[in-house]
Amino acid sequence: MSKEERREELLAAARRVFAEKGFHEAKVGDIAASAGIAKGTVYLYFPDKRSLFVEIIDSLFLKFGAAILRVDTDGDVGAQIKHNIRAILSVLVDDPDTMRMLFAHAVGVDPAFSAKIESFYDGLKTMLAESLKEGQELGIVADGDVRLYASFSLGALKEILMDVTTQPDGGRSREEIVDAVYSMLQRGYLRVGPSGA
Amino acid sequence: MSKEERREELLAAARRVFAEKGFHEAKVGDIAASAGIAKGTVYLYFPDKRSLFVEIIDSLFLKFGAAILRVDTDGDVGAQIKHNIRAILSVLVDDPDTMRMLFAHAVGVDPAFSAKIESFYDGLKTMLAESLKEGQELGIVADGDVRLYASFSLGALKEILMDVTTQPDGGRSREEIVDAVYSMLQRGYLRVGPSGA
Amino acid sequence: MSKEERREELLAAARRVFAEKGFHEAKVGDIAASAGIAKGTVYLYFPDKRSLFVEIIDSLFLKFGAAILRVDTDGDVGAQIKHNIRAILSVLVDDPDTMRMLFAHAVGVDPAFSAKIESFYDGLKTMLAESLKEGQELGIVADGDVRLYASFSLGALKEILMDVTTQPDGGRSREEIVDAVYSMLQRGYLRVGPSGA
Amino acid sequence: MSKEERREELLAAARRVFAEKGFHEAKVGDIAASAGIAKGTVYLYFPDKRSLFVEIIDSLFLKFGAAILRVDTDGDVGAQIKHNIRAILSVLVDDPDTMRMLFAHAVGVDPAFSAKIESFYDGLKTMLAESLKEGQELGIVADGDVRLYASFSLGALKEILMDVTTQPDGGRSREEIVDAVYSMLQRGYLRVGPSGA
DNA sequence: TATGAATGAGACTTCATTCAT
DNA sequence: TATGAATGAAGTCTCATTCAT
Repeated sequence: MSKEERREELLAAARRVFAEKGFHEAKVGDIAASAGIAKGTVYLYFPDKRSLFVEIIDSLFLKFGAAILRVDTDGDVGAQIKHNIRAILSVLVDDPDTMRMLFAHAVGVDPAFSAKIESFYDGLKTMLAESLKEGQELGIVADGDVRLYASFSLGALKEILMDVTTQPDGGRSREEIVDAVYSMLQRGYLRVGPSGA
Repeated sequence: MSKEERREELLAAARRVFAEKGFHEAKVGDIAASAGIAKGTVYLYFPDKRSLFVEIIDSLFLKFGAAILRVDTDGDVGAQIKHNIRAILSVLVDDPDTMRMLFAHAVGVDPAFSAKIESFYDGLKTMLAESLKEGQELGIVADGDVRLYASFSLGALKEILMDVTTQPDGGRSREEIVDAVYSMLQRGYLRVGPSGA
Repeated sequence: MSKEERREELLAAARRVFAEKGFHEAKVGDIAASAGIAKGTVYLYFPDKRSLFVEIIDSLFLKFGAAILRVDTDGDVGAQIKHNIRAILSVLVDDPDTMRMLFAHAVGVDPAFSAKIESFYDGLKTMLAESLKEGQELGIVADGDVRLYASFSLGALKEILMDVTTQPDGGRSREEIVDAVYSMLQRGYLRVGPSGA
Repeated sequence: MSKEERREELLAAARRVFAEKGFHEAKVGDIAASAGIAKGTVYLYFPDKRSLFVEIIDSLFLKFGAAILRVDTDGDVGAQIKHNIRAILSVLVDDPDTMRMLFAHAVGVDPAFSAKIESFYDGLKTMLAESLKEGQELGIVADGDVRLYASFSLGALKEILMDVTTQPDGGRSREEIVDAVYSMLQRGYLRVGPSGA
């Protein structure tokens, strides 16, 4: 096995163990065992336990960055939004362990670490909010607090993704999910009257 | 200070410290110091550190249970839904430390613990999905996967609540939030055409 | 046993173990065992192993500083020099473990540490050289490189002290040693002709 | 490079690294890197790290043995003593790394090792003491404890040598040092009265 | 009941040494 | 012979929990 392969194997093992146990309960020995190597060998590839964790999260961030396209309002906006929803789903379906790590265990590792992840989400939210702002000017997004819309969308997506990864083949096809999410953003699902407002 | 008061004081201190540092970084000594007592004294009120954490989460669950009313479709459904959104917000605004604990640090403590929290969310989702199912039969909820709608709603709510607790007086009034959430459930926010479907 | 006593007991144990094994071979567990306490208890009194070492050395430095008197050339210089030789001997005879630590094991612990000790000796040497310089001006010290004289004296003293501590009651009375050292500084011991110069 | 050359190269590298870092801080990898070979290769030439250290010290001992001449009292004693002082200086000036190793880091490696070095110094001291004893009988060494004289001389020499190696070209010529040491042994440097005795 | 000193299991990490290539 | 990846024993330090006062 080449050095690079062993490194990848180790990252994969770390993903599995972190996903299952969280950062603190995952012992370096567990990761080594899961990769089929000795404890000390881990330190030939990574300087410490934390750096394994960081690298996994970072590479997911990169994948997201590459997968999500900026919406061009001259084209078919709906199709582009659907594309992005689909892209995010794909990244996660390819890598459910990392997904679980990120959603279930990433926060609370240590203050600096939480800050890193929170700033990632903040960045996402800001980006999304800006897009929505543009959308409002173009009349394709409803009036209202775009920041709130962004939180709303991000939270919804996170939760659904958690579902997807927990039950990897839970019956719902990927396209069904994309459609449902899109439709919800577009029309909500409550069919009751305004009730005040 | 009576035994019961001291116990409450201790729980409050634990909430503060857990919210700030997460379970693992919160040391028993920190909690004791924050409560103004000696470390050993903690063990006169709680058998171990974990039980402090569990009791805090449990009591939040109870509060939620008490605050959320089952929707009666004979009455004004929209108003009742808004009431529930408002109720959830209130519980959290009253107790932002616990909220942060739950959202930011609760998962990943240990497998058994994660399971407990996940089952709570699952319970919530199931309840919500059932309500939505009824709603579909009554024609007040759009067709589609109710489980997905439930995840969607729960995730959105979690994220927004996180925002609210992070910036307790971030300019948005509680009623504005309630209205925005309700409106989103009702009409979405995208004002673009169907795009496929 | 009071907290302060326990601390002293721990320092004494550390002195014993460091003197016997040197810094690296002395395990924290050895020191704890020698003090009759558990390993973890050490860390209630000292932040780490190194700080134990440092404190022992530092306190010896202080003792030296207090014991050695500046020579006043108006008085009986010889008596004062003898007093200082005697004072140094006394400090070490009182605390032979520290002495062994300092001479046998102190250097090489780590770069920063070696530097500290070397600077101590340097300080001593400089002080001594300055005194000797004054002495030359007063005609009570032979012409020549005072820095060399200082090294000479310090080295000789170190070696003799090592002897003394290794064989605590090796037959030589303290006063005999004082006299011998003094006489050597005063007259050398070779009774052969100049041989060149 | 022949086997023997590589072995020498390795010893030289070890000297450099040991001198700089001391035994414990010198990692086998550092030595290998300094010799420009792989870590595993070290073990083809030496059974373990300690044996490298031991061999370096041993070979210095041999050099000393070869360089120092037994004093023949029929000849010019002063000249012979000067010759020996000069010889010792030369060995060290030729090999300052080993010198630093010996004085600064050698002791404290482990009990067995310290014992070895101490016994070397003991041997030196005994040899020197015997010579001085003879000298007393011949009237060329002052009365008094010859063992003490030996310690005195050895310690002084060590300290001065340390100085010399620390500041390789610190301004003092080798011959100046030889003269100064000799003169100190012969006449001391204090020019004050007996003060007791 | 309250204290806080003491405990000791267990984690991470280092590095001399081994061994397959 | 040379390599350098792999090993695993062992060390330092942390901290939840216990216990004598």
